[in-house]
Formats: sequence, structure tokens, C-alpha cells
Amino acid sequence: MEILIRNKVIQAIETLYGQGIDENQVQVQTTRKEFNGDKTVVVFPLLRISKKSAEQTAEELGNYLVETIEVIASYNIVKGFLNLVFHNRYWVNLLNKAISDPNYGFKPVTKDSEVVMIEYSSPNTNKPLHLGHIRNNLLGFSISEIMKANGNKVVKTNIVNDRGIHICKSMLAWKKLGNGETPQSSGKKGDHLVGEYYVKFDQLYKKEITALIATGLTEELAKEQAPIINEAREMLRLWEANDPATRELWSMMNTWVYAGFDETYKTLGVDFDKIYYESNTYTVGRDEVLRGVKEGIFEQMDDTSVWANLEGDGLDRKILLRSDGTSVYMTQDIGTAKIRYADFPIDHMIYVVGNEQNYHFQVLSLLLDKLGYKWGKDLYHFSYGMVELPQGRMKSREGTVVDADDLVVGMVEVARKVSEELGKLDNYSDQEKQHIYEMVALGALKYFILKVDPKKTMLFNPEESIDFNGNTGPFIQYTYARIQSVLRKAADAGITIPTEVPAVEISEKEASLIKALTEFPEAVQEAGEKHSPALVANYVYELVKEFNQFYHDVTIMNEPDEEVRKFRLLLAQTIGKTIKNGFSLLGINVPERM
RNA sequence: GGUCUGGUAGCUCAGCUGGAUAGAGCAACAGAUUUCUAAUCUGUAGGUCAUGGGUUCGAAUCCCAUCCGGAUCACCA
Repeated sequence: MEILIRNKVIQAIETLYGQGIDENQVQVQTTRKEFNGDKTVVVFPLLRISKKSAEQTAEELGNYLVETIEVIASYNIVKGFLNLVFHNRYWVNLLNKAISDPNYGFKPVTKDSEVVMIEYSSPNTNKPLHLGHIRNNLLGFSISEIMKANGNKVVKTNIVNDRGIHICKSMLAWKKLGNGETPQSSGKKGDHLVGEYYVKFDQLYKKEITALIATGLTEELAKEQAPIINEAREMLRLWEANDPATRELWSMMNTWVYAGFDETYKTLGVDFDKIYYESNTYTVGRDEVLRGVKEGIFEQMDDTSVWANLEGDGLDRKILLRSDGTSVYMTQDIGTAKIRYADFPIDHMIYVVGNEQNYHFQVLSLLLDKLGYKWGKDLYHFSYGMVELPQGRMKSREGTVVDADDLVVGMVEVARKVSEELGKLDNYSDQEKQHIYEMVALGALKYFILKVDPKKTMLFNPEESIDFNGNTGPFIQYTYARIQSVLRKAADAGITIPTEVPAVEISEKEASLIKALTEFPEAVQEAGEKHSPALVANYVYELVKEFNQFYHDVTIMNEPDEEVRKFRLLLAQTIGKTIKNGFSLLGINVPERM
């Protein structure tokens, strides 16, 4: 529609003033709520051409547009703004489209759709998931749904960092202090158990460092020479050399961790189509790097370490293989990328990884490009901001980490309390109630995180952050539940809701609700283009706020006019559907009652 | 120090491809329920859009400088 208006304005300028203009000189925008109209043409930029006053130009333009565009009923002018008012039937047509399409706003995925692979989550197997991972998982899942809704084939993938010195630290501490403790014997969740030993390692390590410093060593040397860190390094060497005992311990502890992760993923409602493990990909990366050396892309030093020189690209030198021949993070990502492109016909690759890795992905992109992968330079790093606590960053060493599982449990508890106070679910079974508490708690958490622009650092205050009133997930879920309640009442009364808008007078409130509704497809598209679930969240919030006003001001079931009543039911039903679809893009479920 | 990134109400955030009087929620205060779920709705109050300059008919938005914060620049991942 905007395009049509823009083209007509260009035509009008030509006809009226005999001058051609560039299309980006014509500004068409949605009319602000406080003014009367649907679309607005900004006439200021055109004054130079018309050589007339703003009012006069707008008037001439307005007349032209009313005559040439059928759906425009009238216009009004405020200062230099030409507000165009559409016929109601324009909105009714759009609403009918929204009604008839169960996947309104979503583009279909066909066999010709592009394949988008999205990597997210990517945990280390030495400690449990925390709040930062939650943001990653929620963003990753949501952007996957959004890409799907924009007509892409999506492959969700997870690369598990299951090898490296950090894993050896947990293993070593467990070996020294564990006394054979297992998740079964202790009743602890596997990832938490392993995480505890990671912390224990760090405590031992610190003690040794302190002791060494007391003997006169510098801190740097002490860190280097502490016996326990050397033991861990030795363990890594044994691991890479396929030492059976080390491998067995490693795979046992990893199994514990995976069981724990799976539980957390299930709670969060995220999943993956394909999981990669770095223990399987890092050797491929090493081979690629060595190929690079052979082809003169990288340089090998006298101590056999391999480096990429990126000074020509404005970056630094980057190590790719250590002098002992082992891989670094970058090497692994090269290997993983190669395997993935062999496994899937990927058109676009999206990495959901925190913004602390911006440099890493800049380098990765360049390296892949240098190695001859044509997709290297257009990989997309979905870079999101950190989650901070009121005290600042989360630090596991200082115990300020917010554990993912604990957080969810706490929120379900709050949801239960709120719900019990309200007492609306009193005659439901415990199982049904629990189901709703979990839905609401997760709705609150997910919405809280996803409504913020992903690029921005966000603040999370465990005491105050998660609310159930106002601009929150539960607020939106509540509205959905309310709509369903009305629809149930209608069904009980034997009313059949029509499948097309009946011929009724549409009030202003209803019209603005319809307008809000019809912006959904645009919101979905923009969220895809800008990689931002926040745009969906904010859209749904606006829609719901609009509906709640309508709901408050206008009666649905008690409306005397049968056709109007049916129209409102139909409208409410369609809003409900859109809330549900919109929230599905955020991975948030909506309850039938709450 | 180099590079990247941010600074909008007491707090958490929208708005940023330049447009009309800078918006929400929370917190504060005042109201609304004989009527479809009050986890709702209405209102009051709260702003030097970090600061200074520039471009423009018009700047929170674009450009430059300064101040303040964060990330990153590892033979950690």
C-alpha cells in the first residue's frame, strides 16, 4: 500500500508540477494515533518542487490521490502532513484475509526455500547452564522460529564444547576428591555435579598458587607451575592420545552432563535438529589449518605453532595451532564449519553467540574466506549482549551466577503463589494447575528476556525483574485466556462464529484494533530481516494493549445486535489466534485459562 | 592504547532507514468491578534524549569532538 501511494505521489508531482522526483524523496508513513488518518504523506520535501505553501501542496496532492486511489476516502492536512483516510472496506478486506489464513503472517516453506542453519546454545560440558545461556537459548530458538515464519528451511544446531582443558579440570578434581560420586549416588543433576568439581578444581588451584607465591614466585610463574594445572594439561594430552582410562572417565562424566542439559532444554522448550561435538570436529579443523600452511595461507613458526596473519585486513595475528600441535577454539570452529557445509546444503549460516565473541567471528569469517569457502564472508554472527546483575557481570568464581534450573524453579513457585491468591484455578486438578504455573512462569521469563533488543546488554535483577503485571508475558497470556473464556461462553450459548466479517458498522475502537492486527505480517518480516525477536514481542504487546482497551470499553456477549456480537467474537477470535502465533515465534505457550 | 559497542523518566526498556506534542511497564499517587477473567482498565506526576558543535525546512535519530560505561585485542574456550 505504501508503495502504491508513493508511486501515485510521484505521478502526481509529475502531473501537477511537471517534474520527476526520486522515490526516496517521497515519505509515506503510518499515521500517528493522535491524528485522523491511515497513511501520511510528508510534503515538506516536495515544497521545493511545488514552489507553493505546504498547505496548498498537500491539498493538491490530496485531491489527486483521492481521485486516483480507490481505497482513499478522504484526506486532511495538519501542518505539512497529508493524512489519508481509507475506506472501511480496505480494512475489512485485510481482516478477512487474516481470518481465513490459519498461518496469517507466516510465509510458507517450500522445497525451493533457502536453508538457514542456526547454531545456538553451544554449552561447555564442565558446568551447568546459567542465565547467560538462557538468553542464548531463547534467542536461538526464537530466531529459528522467526526464520521459519519468513519462509526458510531451518536447521537448528548445537555445537557442544566437550573437550579441552576445562573438562579436564572437572575430571581431575572428581578423580582426586570424588570418591566415586555419581548423579545416582548423590541425587544431584549431572551437570550440577560436574560443575561442583569444576569449582573444586579452582579452589585447589588457587591454594597452590598462593602457596607458591609465598615461596617467592611471581603470580604469573605460580599460575604456570602449580602442580594441579600441569596434571590437567597432562590429562588433556592423554585424552588427545586416546588414553583408554582418560577417555572412559571423560565419556562417563559427559554422559552425566548431557542428561542434565537435556532436562534443562526440555524445561526451556528448546531443541535441535543436529548436534555436533567438538571432540569430533577439531581434528578436521587441524587438517584444514595444515592445508592452509601447505598452500601458504598460514605461517608455521620454528616452534611448529601455526599463525594466521590478518594484519592486511586490519586485524592482528591469530594462533591456530599451539606449539604442542593441539587445537584452539578457532581451529575447532573451522572444522565444524567444514563438516556442516558437507552435511547440509546451507544457504545462510547464523551463529547465535554473545558479543564478547565479535572479534572471533570477524576472524573466523576471514579465515574461512582465505581457505576458499565462498560462504565464509557472509556468515552471520547473531551477536547479543550480556546479561548483567545489579552487582555487575556474573562471575562463577564469585558465586554470582544465576543457575538456569534454579531460576525456573523459583519462577514457577512465584507463579503458583500469584495464581493461588487469585484463586481462579481452584477447581482444576493439581496436574492441570502445575502445567499452567509452568507455562506462566516460562512465559514471564522468556518474554522478559526476548522483549529487549538482543544487541543490548540487559540487566536482570533476581528480586525485582520478573513481574506478572504490565508489559510481561503473563499479561499477554492472560489476555489470550480471557479471549478463550469469551469464546467458550459463546459456544455454550450456541453461537456459531462466522468465517467472514458480517456487514456491520465498525466503530473507531474496532477499526484501530483491526489496523493493529493487520500489521502482524510486517512485524514478522521485519523481525526476520533485523534478526530481532524483540520486534515480535513489542508488536504483540501493542496488539494486546489495544485489545484490552477494547475489551474494557465494549461488551461482546451482551451486545444486543446479533451481527455486531458475531463480528466482535470473530475479531476477538482472530486476535487470539494472532497472539498465539506471535508468541509461538518467541517459544511461549498460551493457556486456555489462568 | 587500537577496534567494536552503549548512554532516553527514580528503575527496566521502546522509539534510531531524520518528521507532528519523545512513549510503555514498574515504583508513587488518585480512581473504575450488580455486566464477557481486576494477572485488567482510566487518570495524575515524572525528561537538558550524557555534553558541546555541525548538516537540515525539521535531529533522540545522521556527522564530528568531548565525558562516562561495557566488550575485545591470549599457545583459555
